[in-house]
Amino acid sequence: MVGTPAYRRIYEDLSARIHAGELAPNAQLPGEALLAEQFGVARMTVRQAIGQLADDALVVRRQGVGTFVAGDAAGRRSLNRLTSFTEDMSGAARKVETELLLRAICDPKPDVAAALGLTAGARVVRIRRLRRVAGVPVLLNDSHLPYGLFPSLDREDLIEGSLYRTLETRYDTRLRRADQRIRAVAASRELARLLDIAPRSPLLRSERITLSDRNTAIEFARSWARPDFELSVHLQR
Amino acid sequence: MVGTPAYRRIYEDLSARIHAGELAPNAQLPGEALLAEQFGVARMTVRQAIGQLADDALVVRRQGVGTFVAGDAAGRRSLNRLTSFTEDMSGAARKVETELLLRAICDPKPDVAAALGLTAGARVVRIRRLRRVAGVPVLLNDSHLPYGLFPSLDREDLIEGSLYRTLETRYDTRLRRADQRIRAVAASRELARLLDIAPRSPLLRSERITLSDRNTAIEFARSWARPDFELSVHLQR
DNA sequence: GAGTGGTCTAGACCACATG
DNA sequence: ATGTGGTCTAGACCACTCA
Repeated sequence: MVGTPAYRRIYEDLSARIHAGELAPNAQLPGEALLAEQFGVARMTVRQAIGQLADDALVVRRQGVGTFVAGDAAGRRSLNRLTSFTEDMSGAARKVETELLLRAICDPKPDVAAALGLTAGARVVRIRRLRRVAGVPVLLNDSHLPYGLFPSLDREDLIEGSLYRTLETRYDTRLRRADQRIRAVAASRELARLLDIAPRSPLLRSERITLSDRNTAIEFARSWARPDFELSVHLQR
Repeated sequence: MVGTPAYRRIYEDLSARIHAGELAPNAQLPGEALLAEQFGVARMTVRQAIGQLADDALVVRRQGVGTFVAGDAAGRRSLNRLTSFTEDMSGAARKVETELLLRAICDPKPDVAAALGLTAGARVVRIRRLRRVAGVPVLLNDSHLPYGLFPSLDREDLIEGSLYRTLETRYDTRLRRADQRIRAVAASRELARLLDIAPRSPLLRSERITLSDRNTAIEFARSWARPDFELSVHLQR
């Protein structure tokens, strides 16, 4: 044990082999007993790793038959995982760019303060970014973070444009989970201009509250995605 | 054991207690050791149940502290669970109605046939329904199912308007998982009329492929939701 | 019948938060 | 120091699929 649990290492290992193509779509994984032997752990530990791969829809389990790489697992990222936009887009050959539109300390609007559970008078760092993929603007992201938790975020550059990587690296803040609400809205003139589409075009709007390890709200983010941007969800049972 | 696994019964039990308000938001659950004793199972079995509640975002676990009912668990359903619209809306006091617009056997378009993995010439049962909540039309659903699997579905009425319940009850088909893709689109004239909104209003469009136990595609469904309809997702790690 | 995943046990030790 | 959840073991038996 080196800090990261065994099941996590196994998950990463298998996940990497799937994304690398070593385990091709529809290929059968080694049996759980064999994997347990190979990794030198108990079968329950292997099952914990494979269970997460199944949650991601990267593999499909069939009782009495085996576990198989999902048919569409090729370029796809894990579903229902809390990942940064940067991570989401990596693996694809497309180039991701981030344009920083705003970085400032603000007094939050009441809805933002409520979402973050801030006390009266607490301020937020607001970071507004436009994400481009292969030169096309696809997503406008407007994040609000408690200034008290990240007191120098307004003066630092983000690591490779990634807010989440910056939080983990510089503030030792491990992201744990997020609740996200999604709806369709019409593009305002400003959004239309930024995303290079016609005003009143349909957009996918998300509102996300991100929580840390310690279960404290770290970020409230609104984002708007171009109509050709798709969001995938995996549902079970 | 009576067919349903112990962890499932524990999951249902706790889930019901949360929805009934017996376990109020932010209340602490009994410790895992105590629950194991109460249910007469090993602690690992209790953990399996609680793990699913955490996936649902119905409870939050905090190491060293305890497990707590989510603050917003009140009227909310489990997130990321494959549930029917009918189930989603139950629990709320609002009345759900279903208007059957179309039920017919059709030759599927190529994209539908591909999504269902049908052989050439195979036909589908198409079921188009408008769902109303408290009298307001909120969702148009257009489902396609392999006619070969459900040969009498075009002649039978749905049980309480619920397709999923009908499949489970009359065809002994247990739904297992679904992959869903979501995007924003502009309302056509027909959709606008059905959903009682202005043409070109932004809509949330979902495309869902539902798979059974045996991992065969059971349904390809497109649905369009009014702009005030929100979709919630829970992301982890 | 052989092999697979699904469920379950009765322990153990660790990491963490709190009093 | 105590109690919590997090990880892990080394088995066991069951349910299922397929040859």
